[in-house]
Amino acid sequence: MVVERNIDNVAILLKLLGDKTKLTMVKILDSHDCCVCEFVGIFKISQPAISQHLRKLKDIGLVKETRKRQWIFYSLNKESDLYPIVRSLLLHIPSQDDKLKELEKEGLRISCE
Amino acid sequence: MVVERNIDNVAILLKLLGDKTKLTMVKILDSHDCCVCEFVGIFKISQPAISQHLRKLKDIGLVKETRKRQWIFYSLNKESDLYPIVRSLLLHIPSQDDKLKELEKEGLRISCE
DNA sequence: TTATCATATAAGATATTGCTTATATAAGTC
DNA sequence: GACTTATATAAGCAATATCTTATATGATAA
Repeated sequence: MVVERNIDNVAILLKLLGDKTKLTMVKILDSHDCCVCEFVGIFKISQPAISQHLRKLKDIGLVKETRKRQWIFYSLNKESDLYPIVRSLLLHIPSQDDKLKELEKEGLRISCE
Repeated sequence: MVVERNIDNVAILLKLLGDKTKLTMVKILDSHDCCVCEFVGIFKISQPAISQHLRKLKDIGLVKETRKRQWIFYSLNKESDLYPIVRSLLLHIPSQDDKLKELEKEGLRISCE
């Protein structure tokens, strides 16, 4: 689904980002690609809940997925018409890298080369 | 209520702006103060619905009200910690001034000096 | 091929949101 | 003071969002 930047679609975008989990995901994805199981390690919700959040972000074209071996990595879709809005939004949000650091400490970070 | 700019509060802000009516209101307020009855003229919902939208925007400190004679005018609160985010967001949204023009045509615009 | 790991989908419970109607409050007008 | 206009609040309903558990799919490993 390709989304253009009229006010209706911006409202749809903001409604999604108005969820703390999705907003944090997007902030993290802005600096690092992540796979589903990493998000499961970060957020205190079930794996299906994580998948459902990611699906909604994918449905509006904001994220895309790439399979690498057994993992599916999610990344921001920089081609999206919504991407510029998201970028300017994220500038106002403090880094969430501590959550990735924490994950790394627990040995749950997946690096896949 | 004063709201600071941690990720939780940004999520709360975006959840509110993720509603088309509130987002349009805020876009309009960014260029013109408006009273409740003008919004009633613009949106196809009841007066209490309008009041409820405005109350939520007021609760997070994003708008403020000023009584002028029998009307209560709403305006963006530029002192809010959230205001810079909102400004940068609104840059990505097309002007909604046509709605005010329409209102004026119907003789429903309130100018109060 | 069977077991395991990573992810997605389905179904159902619960919470939240935005609307409506009814009513209250507050200011302006006669 | 009574009536009208502008706005707010309350209560209830319908739609939506997010979570959970159960299950399906798809890739890897033995």
